[in-house]
Amino acid sequence: MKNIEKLAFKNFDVKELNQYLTTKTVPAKTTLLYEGDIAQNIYFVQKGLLRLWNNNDGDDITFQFFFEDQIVSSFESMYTNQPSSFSIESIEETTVKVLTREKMAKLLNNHEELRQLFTQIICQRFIDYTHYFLSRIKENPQERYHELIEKQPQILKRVPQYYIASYLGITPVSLSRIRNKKS
Amino acid sequence: MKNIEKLAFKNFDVKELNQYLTTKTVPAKTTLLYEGDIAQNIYFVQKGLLRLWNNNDGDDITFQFFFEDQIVSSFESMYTNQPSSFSIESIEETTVKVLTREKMAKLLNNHEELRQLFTQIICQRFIDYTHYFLSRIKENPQERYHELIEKQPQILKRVPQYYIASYLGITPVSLSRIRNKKS
DNA sequence: GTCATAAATTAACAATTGTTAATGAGATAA
DNA sequence: TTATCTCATTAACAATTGTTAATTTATGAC
Repeated sequence: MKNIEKLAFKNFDVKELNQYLTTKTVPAKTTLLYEGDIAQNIYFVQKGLLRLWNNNDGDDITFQFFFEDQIVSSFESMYTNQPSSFSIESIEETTVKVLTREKMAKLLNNHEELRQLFTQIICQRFIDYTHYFLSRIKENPQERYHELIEKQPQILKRVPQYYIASYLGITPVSLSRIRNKKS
Repeated sequence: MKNIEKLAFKNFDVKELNQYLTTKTVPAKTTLLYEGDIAQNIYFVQKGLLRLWNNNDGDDITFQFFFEDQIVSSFESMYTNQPSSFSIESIEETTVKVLTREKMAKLLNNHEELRQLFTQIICQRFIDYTHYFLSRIKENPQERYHELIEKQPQILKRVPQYYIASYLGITPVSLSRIRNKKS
């Protein structure tokens, strides 16, 4: 996802882009998009940490964490104009640049290469999710935890354990058992 | 998915489309796309039944069944030119119309509305998968089985039970237990 | 530093599903 | 018809994870 954002800026006049962006800082545990709402913004994380999650009868299912330099939105909601299946929420105090739906529409109208980029981002998101879901189905919680340690150690450092448990699809109790199991 | 295909044909000269399509009939249990290969074709199911599946250490994970009038491909593989995470295989003897990558490229080049359609199909596929995965995570096998009976009874009629089990993410033994549980 | 709150750990127990293996039922070919 | 093969069912047992609740540890406010 990072590469795509770089691509976005590379082919693009930064000054023009900045005209379209506003900056917003929110404290921890602030919701930027509520599940069920139609996404109105795309966010570029400048500083802080967000998570994308779905409410399952009061239990969280966390799908993704977003750190500095990542692009965040419910792209499918943005694209289809349908209610989002996910909420977006800050974990730490977070500063984002905001691109509204309307301004994005303008940008896309004027720039064929951005239209392609937008499609590409959605496709990439699709592929990321497919891999996430496949991993969730194919590997057991212990394997997924160890994979997380290897591949995304920054998550372990900055994300509370109960969110990590919800990302792994298990309860905090179960995660604690895995962590303290000597193998 | 059906609606999208109708849309495809609606805005489109059927005779022109037919120039691009060839017809192919394969017996049951024939693989049209192998996991790991790069998708070269899009298939339009005329008659029969296909499934999209992923190999998990010898165990099948079935993601989707495709009946008459549905469009089948590994769109993400097609789009990204990367190896497919899924195989496509016939369950019954199946007749498909085939659109090759090259011919599709031609079509897309000449028709802006088809480019949009292609993007739309990929996005719709994305959204379908998201719902499938969410259901798989949020509901237990029994709930998913009863949902299948309600929403897609045609699957129960034409698909062997062990594929249904693999679609529900459980073993055939477990599915049999669910089926015969009096509740 | 102390207190209050939130998060993580641990233990006991329940529930669900997987595994293995034996049996039964249905389809197909000789 | 019989033999064979595949698929579905059933049972016994194992393994994993969830649930609840008590306890410990960590964090943040004052």
